[in-house]
Amino acid sequence: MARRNDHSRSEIHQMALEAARAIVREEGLSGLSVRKIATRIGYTGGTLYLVFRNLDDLILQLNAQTLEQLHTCLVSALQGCQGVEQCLLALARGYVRFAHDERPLWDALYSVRLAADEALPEGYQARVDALFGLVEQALAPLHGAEQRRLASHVLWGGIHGITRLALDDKLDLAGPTRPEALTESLVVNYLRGLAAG
Amino acid sequence: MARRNDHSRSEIHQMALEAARAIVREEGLSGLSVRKIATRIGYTGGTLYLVFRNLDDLILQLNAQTLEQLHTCLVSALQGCQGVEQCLLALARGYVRFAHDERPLWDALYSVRLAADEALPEGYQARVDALFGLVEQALAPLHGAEQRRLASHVLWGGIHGITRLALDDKLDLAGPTRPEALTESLVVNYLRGLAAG
DNA sequence: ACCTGAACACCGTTCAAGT
DNA sequence: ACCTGAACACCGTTCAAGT
Repeated sequence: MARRNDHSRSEIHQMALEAARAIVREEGLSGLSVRKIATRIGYTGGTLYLVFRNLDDLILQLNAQTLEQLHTCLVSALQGCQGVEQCLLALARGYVRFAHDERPLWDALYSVRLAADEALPEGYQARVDALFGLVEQALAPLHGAEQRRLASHVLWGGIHGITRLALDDKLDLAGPTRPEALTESLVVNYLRGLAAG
Repeated sequence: MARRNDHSRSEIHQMALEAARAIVREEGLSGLSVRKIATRIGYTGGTLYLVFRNLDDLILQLNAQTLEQLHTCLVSALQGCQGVEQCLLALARGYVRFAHDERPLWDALYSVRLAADEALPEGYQARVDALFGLVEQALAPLHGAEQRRLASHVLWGGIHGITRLALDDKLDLAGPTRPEALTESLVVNYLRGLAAG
């Protein structure tokens, strides 16, 4: 049996990503499988290989959508902020909140370790750059472009790492160290250090 | 066929972890499997379930060893350092170097997402605490114990996140932003910020 | 008592064959 | 042309049965 032609390639592509997103939200990335996605959209596993290179490719494209979603969240978190510190605190809070609210999707973001010869999907790096761009923009009043770039990487990496540790419960459970308090300490003191430098 | 009794339980335990470590080093965590470990130590998959709860448990115990290895590296990185900043820079460099040199083992460290009802293996949390302890010690000259604890989490999380981003090549490949430069910026400016607070 | 190995319920991926 | 579904080579995990 074959030849249904109910949907175009790009429709199947979109349906698959939607199904994958739902599965990851419900069962986590480890609950995701080609067969499950296929069943969910009324096709067979083989069909997905007409549209994606493999499962990792599919996950990376899901991640690209997640990065866009995160971008939207951060933009809205920036609404009405004034000054470098306030804007960076807003970004940090937005990041922590997103990681918390969309835990499985956020986990998936850092789960694909692609081989050296494999390239990222089209537009993926652009979405990463857009996120760093938000931080660089918030840092706009700072002196050099080089310093802004460096600082944006330090802050983004720092906020990410703190969130990871906090959500993994690797930190001491005893202490009242919510990730927001940690990222605030990072932002406030790092900026003060830069200013004092 | 059965009943070989060539090795005690604890010998099998140790041999399995050793084999797992070798496989992860050679093929990465995704190359690790119960069957591979078993073959490598001359037993059958089923035997491993007499010694470990499941594969995740085995990986967590491998991670506990890796944390100890990391602790040793960081202690030796601290040799001869003087002053808060110098010691923290030494720790950061040690961490980055370890992640780089033992990439697959370091990746494995953050790969197990254990369910809410599952507990960490015995002694695991103690090893995590020992690592934070190194940072807190380096921060000893700082005022309050509370502030030291907070700062140690911020710095550890920050250094981890920066390393993650850098080794994942998520950062702009164009820029000359080696992780060492980023962690140095973090440590120097965060400390200056604390001092200026 | 100790360990095996077959069995179960899954995987990702490929591709000849059916409509 | 489009999609299937069987096949391949793997998984983690369990447990009756063999020595």
